[in-house]
Amino acid sequence: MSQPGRRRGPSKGDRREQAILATARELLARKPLAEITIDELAAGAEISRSSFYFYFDSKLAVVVALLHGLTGELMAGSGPWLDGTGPDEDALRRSLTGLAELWRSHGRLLAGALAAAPGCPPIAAWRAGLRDAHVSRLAARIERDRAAGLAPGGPEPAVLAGMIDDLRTATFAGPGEISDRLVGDLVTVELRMLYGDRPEPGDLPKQRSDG
Amino acid sequence: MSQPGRRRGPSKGDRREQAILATARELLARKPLAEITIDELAAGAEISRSSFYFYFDSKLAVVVALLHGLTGELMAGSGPWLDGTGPDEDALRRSLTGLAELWRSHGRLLAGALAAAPGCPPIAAWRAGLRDAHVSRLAARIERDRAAGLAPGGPEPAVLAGMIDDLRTATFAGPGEISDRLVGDLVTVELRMLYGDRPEPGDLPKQRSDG
DNA sequence: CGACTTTCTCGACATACTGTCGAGAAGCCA
DNA sequence: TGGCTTCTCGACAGTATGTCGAGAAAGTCG
Repeated sequence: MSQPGRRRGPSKGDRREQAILATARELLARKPLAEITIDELAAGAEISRSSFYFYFDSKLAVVVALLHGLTGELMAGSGPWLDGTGPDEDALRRSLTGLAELWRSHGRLLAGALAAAPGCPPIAAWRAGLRDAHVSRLAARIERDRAAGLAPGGPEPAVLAGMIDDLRTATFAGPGEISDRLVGDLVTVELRMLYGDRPEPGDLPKQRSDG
Repeated sequence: MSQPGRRRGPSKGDRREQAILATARELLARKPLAEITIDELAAGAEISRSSFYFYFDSKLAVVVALLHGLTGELMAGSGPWLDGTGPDEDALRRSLTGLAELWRSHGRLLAGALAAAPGCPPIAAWRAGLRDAHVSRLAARIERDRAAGLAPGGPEPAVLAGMIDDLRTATFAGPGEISDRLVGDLVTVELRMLYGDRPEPGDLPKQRSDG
């Protein structure tokens, strides 16, 4: 569509295209997206810089291609949690563990994409689509749980779901290791956001009557 | 320090410097940081592009200056909440309302700074300092509340505090209005993160002590 | 094979923005 | 007037992006 020139067919050019993508993945393992230039991408694929433009419109177009390759993986593993009901801690943990794994391997790509999104409509659209998909399924789950009396009321389901998605992204995109411990903490916190309601004031253990 | 050339003294040059900062504020009200060039900044202050460099080392140096002017405001208003104890909803709401106001007026600056931080040590340092200040105070508060039996256990206080800070930032930096409703939702969610535990712990024997 | 089309390549070029340098103007004070 | 600091800007160099058109390579069909 947006790539002019290329036609269908497995050919030499296809290998070049793959080489560019492979080079991008390779470089992203070593340094942030912003520090990668088209020269490097072209050099890695053993073509000239101008030839690069035959395959991709820009550096960001390469990112979009890599991102689309990740979409499936980003969705995977969360089904049991998103389609379930109630505070199913194990399902949530499994979902988050898979997501954490993905961030561990592709953190630079995802972080770079997130940073570039505001100025790059295709990336913004990809991100929005992914977020919406997650938010709408999670919001539906919240509604179900609330209707069943399993979860307390609160923010609009879609808003709460959005906050959870944002928290995940911020946590995984942050600096520092993505430890199993951190994933466990995220499980705890998300469950509180969804199910935890403050006990009634009278139920609070009153150590002090200060208020 | 990092600005060579300028010396102390209120002078014509100082007015230029202010004009550059004013122009930056003005432009940021209209478009994102990434779309602002040094040419525009210089033109707004009625000097040539080269003259700009007499006052600031780069566009990001201007951002840093604007940011430092905001530091106080970013801290202000959260004292009662951070230094208090227990689920003081009103104090939290007041703190968040102030923060929301700031994001409403300076959203582009803050969002731009956040996006530029990974590649700009001074901005990263500013952000880290601000975050640490908030996190350490909030973590201390969490410890106090836990010790007093007012809050349930969970993640390390500093981790939980970090998540709360991240959630705020993500929520305010996101697209869309920062409505009072949204602020209210954030109050609800933060309180749950801190104080909300699932009401009936024994009701859900999902977790085995299997190890 | 040879003519023809599609796929692919690259050098040359145009553009945008950043940052440096040094000559010198402008402002200030004695 | 001279002498100092502050300030200004044109000219230059560097780095990156993206375009264009000539033409080489590869595939196809007579």
